[in-house]
This record gives sequence, C-alpha cells and structure tokens, in this order.
Amino acid sequence: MQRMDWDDLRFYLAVARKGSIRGASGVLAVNASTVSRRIDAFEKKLGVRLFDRMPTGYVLTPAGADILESAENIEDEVAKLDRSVIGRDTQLSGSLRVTLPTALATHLLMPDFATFSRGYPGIELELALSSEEFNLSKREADVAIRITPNPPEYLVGRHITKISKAVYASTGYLLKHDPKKYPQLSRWIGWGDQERHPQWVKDSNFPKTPVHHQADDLLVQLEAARSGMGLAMLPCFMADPVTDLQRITSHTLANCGDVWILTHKDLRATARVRLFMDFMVKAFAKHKKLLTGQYSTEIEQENLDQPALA
Amino acid sequence: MQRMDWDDLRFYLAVARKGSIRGASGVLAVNASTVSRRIDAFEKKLGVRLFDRMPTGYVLTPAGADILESAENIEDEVAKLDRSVIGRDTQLSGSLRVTLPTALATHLLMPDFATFSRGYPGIELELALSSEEFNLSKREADVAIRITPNPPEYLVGRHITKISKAVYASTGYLLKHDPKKYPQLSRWIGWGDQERHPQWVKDSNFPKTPVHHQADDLLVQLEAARSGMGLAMLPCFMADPVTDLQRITSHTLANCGDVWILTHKDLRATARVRLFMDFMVKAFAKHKKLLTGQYSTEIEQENLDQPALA
DNA sequence: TCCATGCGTTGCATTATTGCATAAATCAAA
DNA sequence: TTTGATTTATGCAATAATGCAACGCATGGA
Repeated sequence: MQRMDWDDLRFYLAVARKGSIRGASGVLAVNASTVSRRIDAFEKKLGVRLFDRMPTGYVLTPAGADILESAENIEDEVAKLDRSVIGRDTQLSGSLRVTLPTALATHLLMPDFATFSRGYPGIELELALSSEEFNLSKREADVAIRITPNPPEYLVGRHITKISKAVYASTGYLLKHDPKKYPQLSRWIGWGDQERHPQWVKDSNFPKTPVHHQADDLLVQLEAARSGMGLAMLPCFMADPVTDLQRITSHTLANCGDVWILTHKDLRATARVRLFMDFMVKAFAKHKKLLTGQYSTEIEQENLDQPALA
Repeated sequence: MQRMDWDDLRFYLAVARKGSIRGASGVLAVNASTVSRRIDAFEKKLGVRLFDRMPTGYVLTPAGADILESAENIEDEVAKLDRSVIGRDTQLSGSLRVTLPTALATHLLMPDFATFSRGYPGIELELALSSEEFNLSKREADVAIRITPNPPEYLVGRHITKISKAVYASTGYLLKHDPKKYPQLSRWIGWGDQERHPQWVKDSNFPKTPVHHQADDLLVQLEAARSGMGLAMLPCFMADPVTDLQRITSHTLANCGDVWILTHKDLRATARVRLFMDFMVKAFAKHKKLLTGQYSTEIEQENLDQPALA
C-alpha cells in the first residue's frame, strides 16, 4: 500500500493559499517546477484532482476544498510542535528571527541590532522587515516589536513606551508658507484614501489644510516633507533627528501608539529569546525621550548614533 | 530560514513507537539506513536530540517525548484527511483493503473474494490477514470483518450472524476413546495458559477431560484434532466441512461470537466500499447455516466449494 | 495586430536520497 | 570467554528529486 508523504500537504497548502504555482514556489522557497510536479504526484497518489488548472492559476476543486481544514489543522499542530522544541532551548545560539515595522528598524534600532549581533555572535539574528505582519504562532518570527494598542493574548512580552507624532515641515517650506495663519495655502502629505480632508486631518491642528500628496510609506512621507512638498504628520523618533525638518506645533500628538516587544507563550523560556528581549528593553530605554517626543539637548547626542537614512 | 519537512514526523513517530530503527523501517516500508539517516537529519534541523541511542534501541529524550502528542495529533488529522479524500470516491476502481481473521478467510470466504475480484477487476482487493487488529481510523484497512460482541461506535456496518462452536474429534480417535463415558481418559487440544482445567473446559460438556495439547492457532488445533490428538472446540464453519472430524455433542455452543462487517464512517459513501460490503452480506447469507452450525444436507453442497485447506 | 507580461510545463544536467552489502557494537546464552 | 543473534552506522552504486533555462499559452494594452 502506497503511503502518503506528509510533506506534500505543505505544498498543497501553499498552492491553495496563493492560488498559483509560482506564488507557492515563493513561500516554499523552491523552484516552481518542483511545486508543479509534486502537486501532480500528490493528486495521482490520492487518486483525486485537488486543483482545477485555470488560465488565471490553480483553484481548488470541491475535493481539494474538503481537505483544506484538515491541512490547516496539521499546519497549526506542526507549528505548535516546532515551538515546543525551540521553547526548551537553553542555548545562547541558533537563529532568532525578529519582525518589526521598517521605520523603527531603519531610524532607531539598527545600531542596537548591530551591537547585539556583535555581543552574541552565536545567535544568528534575522530581521523580518515587511509591511505584512508575520505570524508568531506559525513561527514566521520568534520575536515581534509591534505598535499596537493591545497585543493578542497568546503573545507575551512587555509594553515599552508610548510613541508620539507631531506635524513637521522643512525649514524651506516654512519660509514660504505659514500654516497657522493661512492653513488653506499649505498642503498635507497624507496617506490612505484620496480625500482632501480625511478624519486625521480634521483631528489635527490644521483641519483646513488639504491633502495633496499621497504616500503610504512613512519613509517616503518624511522624504517628501524634507523636500518641501508640505506638512507631514510623522513619528517624533523619525523626524526629530532630521535637521532639515522642524516641528510646527510645539506639543506632540499623544495616543499615536504603544510599542510592545512580544514573543509566543511557548518561546518565553527560550534562553536567546529572553536575552534578546531584555537587551531590547534596555535599548528602548535609551530612546525613550526620542520616542515620546520629549525633544531636548539629550536628543542631540542621540543624533550622533542616528544618521538620517534614505 | 530552513523549514521543517513534515514527512520527518512520520519517521519520528514510527521510531518512537517501535523503539528501534529496524522496527520502524518495517512499518515505514523503507530501508533501516534511511530511517537512521532521516532521524539524524531531523534532529540536526531541529537542533534537539529526540532519541537516546541505548544498546536496547532508541528511547525518547524529554524533548522527544514533548512532541509526541503533537505528532500523534498530526497523524490523526492526516488519516482524517485521507479518509475524506477516499470518502467521496464514486469510482468502482482503486484499491480496497480488507482485514479479517485468518480462519474466516481460509476456510470460508476465499472463493467469495476470488469471485469478487473476477467480477470487478478494476478494484484491487488486498487482504490483510493477521492476528493483530488493523486500525480503520488510520486507514490501515478500509473494511473489517470482525468477530466481536459490539463494534466501536466510529465504525459502521452490519451484523452478519452469530457464530457457533462445537466439540470435535477425529473418527479414529472416537473409535478408541469415549469422552462421554470416560472423560478423564480423553485429552483436550486447548489454547492459552498451561492449565489442565481452564475455565472454558469447566464450562464445556467435558469438564473432567484434561488439556494436554496447546495451540493458539485455530488451524493448528483443527489439524491436531484431525490427526487424532484429542478433542477440540472449533467453529462449526471450520470443522463441519472436514469429513475426518465429527461432532461429539449434537448441539452447538452458542454465544461464541458475532460476525460484523464494518467500515469507517467516512468511507461508507465510497462506492467500492458499499459494493464490497453488499457483496459480502450476500456471500455470508449463503454460509449462514454453516456458521451457526445448523448442519444439514445443504452443507454437503457447500463442501464442494470449500475444500479443506491447510 | 503585435508586443510585453505573467504563468505553467518540459528537457536536461546536477544534486540529494535511497537501498544494498558490510562493518562495528552490544547482549544473551553456551 | 566465545559464539550467535540482533541492531545501528557507513561506503558505494543506483535511483529519484530538484533547479535552471527554454518553451508554449493566454491576457491585456498600445
């Protein structure tokens, strides 16, 4: 009797989710031809067609949809097993994958990561910087630094600090414009929908200033502001160290977010995870005033470590 | 990031259960060296030693024991998935694995299996004849014919018939012995423990006849009785067709067992499973008098199809 | 219509995995 | 202690799986 290769389910799941061989080959980190051939072989072994080959890609047949739930349960259980193995690891070595927002890494923490890597060369630090959130349950990352009001209950960790934003513009822009006196003549660099006056503008100090530029990426917004395109609402930790930019309002905008450092429950006992989290808590303490926007002469010193990137 | 091969878990489970590489290689149907190498590689990938290499075999480390439960959950889910695939199969083709007690196959049903195979050449009938019970949940078999008072609830099927035993001896033996008049001078061919008068003897018509021969296999008991070694308590369907043997007591011993034909809930809609079960119900109907011990002239006709095997 | 783009499959060379035969190690019994 | 049986690990040859590059096919836009 020909037995099933459990690993085929991993291929099946990737194709089912991505809807294409190529897409699946990406997440599986193998060649597309391998995916194609293994799906074919899997269907042959089962004696059932799992996917319809549409011009647009692979779509599940009814039989293929039937097994999706089981396959996902298996995936969850494998992840759990994986965490249980890593969870009892007392070695200060091995890989450690950390996910965090791009901006925090590039504008604040990169030197700290470098220091950590230098101090613990046995730990292979991998950064997962992406707009998408990596799933700690699936062990797509071991530690997450997130900006979120309240983290999910299955993650454990510490609240680091609140984070502040303020309104910035370039020195050059402010020579030609006065948003306080003539708000309608200034321009917002915004994000999200193509509205002139979205909610966040109405809530701001300049509700009458229209949005004229769109950029979903904070780094791009910062560069746009720096080039004198208009006003931008930016996190203080990013904008304060940039000498070309200055705050328009002296006070900061609170409740912009809370920074958390988190790991999965199953990983909290893992030595290198604890070590890294403790290290980062200390590192964040150094940056606290920058993050909360309490600009002071101390910040000037920080600047030395924080060259404006990009 | 190096991802886990889910199929390694199959190897891990087999070794964990069998406690040895060699034993695992048997159930996995691969060479022992493959198992050895894959376990090594798996441990290396995880960075954890799962087994201690003891002289007596492989035993789980604490870390190895940690993942056992997850691995078993995965196995269950794979089996469920497997059944769900096969459960919607409407083709009258493919493999069909049937498990049943050896005696029923060799002494009664073999011609029926042959007829079925001839009638449906597309269905690849596999017989799993063994003393151990095959697990239908794990799809070690698709259909089971079992002698059991009440089948487990997750299996569905039909009660076929009660089965009867009687006491038999060879014609030659009865010329020299008279168990009814001199029970102590006769000898039982028994099974199980090495007792002279076990419970089943006390419950029989010849409680004073001692057990002098031991054979756990029914076929061996039958052959022993046929050779004139003594009395044997045998299923009527096996002994009645053998002309050398004759019943000592005219009445049969009821409550000896109930025959069931069973399949897993998930497989009851599968075309070839239904077909086979219906076929076997009809086949059993032909054998009913033989099974229940209602010996008659009809049995003589049956005999033509039932050459004494072994 | 033509071209550019994105996707899946196929041939071929390379790499990895497997089975077989054998060696080494351990334990039980003589 | 020796012998025999059982089990795991390793060298080598055969087999199977994989990656790469090229191709065919469909779609959408100029």
